[in-house]
Amino acid sequence: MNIRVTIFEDNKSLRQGLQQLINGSDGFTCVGAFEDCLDLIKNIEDTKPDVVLMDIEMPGINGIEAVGMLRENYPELKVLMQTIFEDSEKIFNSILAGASGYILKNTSPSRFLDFIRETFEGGAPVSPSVATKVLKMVVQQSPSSKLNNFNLSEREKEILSCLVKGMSYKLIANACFISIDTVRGHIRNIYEKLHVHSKGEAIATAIKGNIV
Amino acid sequence: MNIRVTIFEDNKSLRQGLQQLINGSDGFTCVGAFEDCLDLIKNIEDTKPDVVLMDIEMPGINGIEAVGMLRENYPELKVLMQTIFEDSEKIFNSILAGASGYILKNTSPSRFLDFIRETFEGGAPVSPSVATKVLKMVVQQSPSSKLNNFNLSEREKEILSCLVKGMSYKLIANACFISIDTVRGHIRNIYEKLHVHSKGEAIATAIKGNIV
DNA sequence: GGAACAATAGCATAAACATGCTATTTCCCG
DNA sequence: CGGGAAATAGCATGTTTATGCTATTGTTCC
Repeated sequence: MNIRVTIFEDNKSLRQGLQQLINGSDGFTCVGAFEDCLDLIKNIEDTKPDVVLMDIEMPGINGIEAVGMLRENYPELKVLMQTIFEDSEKIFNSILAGASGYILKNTSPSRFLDFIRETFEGGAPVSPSVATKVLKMVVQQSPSSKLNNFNLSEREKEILSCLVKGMSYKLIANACFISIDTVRGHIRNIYEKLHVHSKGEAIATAIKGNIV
Repeated sequence: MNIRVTIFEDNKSLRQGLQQLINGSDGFTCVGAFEDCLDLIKNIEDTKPDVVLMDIEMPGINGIEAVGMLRENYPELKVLMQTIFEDSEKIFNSILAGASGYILKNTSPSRFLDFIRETFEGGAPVSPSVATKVLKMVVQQSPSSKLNNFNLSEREKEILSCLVKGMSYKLIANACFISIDTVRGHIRNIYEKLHVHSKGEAIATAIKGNIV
């Protein structure tokens, strides 16, 4: 059974080239090739593809908007984004919009078919240079940016976690087997180290600073 | 000029197989193959590789610890992680530790050499099935995961943001040009919608649920 | 052996908060 | 036009929190 591919690509020669490549390869059929996404849903209904090959830079509805629309209507449909730019923002937005993979247009034909197959099989083909940017995003967004230690002692971190869970002084005292006045004492010190003056601020600082 | 590759892999036959594959291919030289990372730094000093191929599962020092050590001492060195598992946590930790790429051991020999070359060229080869997990991480960590609306009205969200900033009722009343009793009223409703009973819980829920 | 600090504990008081109830205005929907 | 939701406002009361001060014990470090 061939993998059914529908192409959205505004550049005519590229579009025809891709179509020929796909149709000329065992295991693949190009069931549609369109120059814009104006009739996106209708085109998909008509061609019923397994994998959509979506150019990002297109007049009218761009590829990122299009993948969002597809994701809403066909949650399971695979969409492989294709672009000439390694633009972090576009990559990021494509991923958020629900793209299955993201490859560059300078990909060789044989790798290209591999990518389509991998997309069909549920993988997420990502060009290595694109992956570099994606990995950086992960690192940046990750909690490992926890250079904020605030010099809290172990006990203080424990108390702070309790605060974050929404516990009252009384509950914390019970949970930690100490008196409520000791809880007060610890929280006093925590406030000083965190430079805050209320439970709310402490919790916000704790969560945002990844202390807990 | 050949790409110099050093291998760390505890499985003897796999290690020798990789070594043969690399040495038998144009453009590549395996300058070292070790079964553990006990002499990691010395091994690197001795072999001066362009790309390190690092197994994740190893006795003694594991691959993730090793890549962290390499990253500290040789920030520019490329390290390609190799594993049999598609374990999200391992992938994530490897990326954070500074791995250049992450591929599975079931990779075909020809793709394998491509991956090493791409790593050398500064790309980040990631196996498609691994990339699927990485992309999910990006989506999850991104602020757009705010599917948790809790049905808060605009005004309520506004008040909640103030709470998260650590403001008191009095301050909020001033900032929003309403009376403190109205603030109370809103917060009352917010608590109900969020199913919480204190400022602290509300703040924690708000931040963790990406409401603000 | 003493300084420094973490953890423990207590007391007092003012401020902030949680929650009970009620009430008016505005705006949108059927 | 009536019903309902949202925003506004008020009041009362009990609970929780913030912060002032002090003090004991056990560790660690020089």
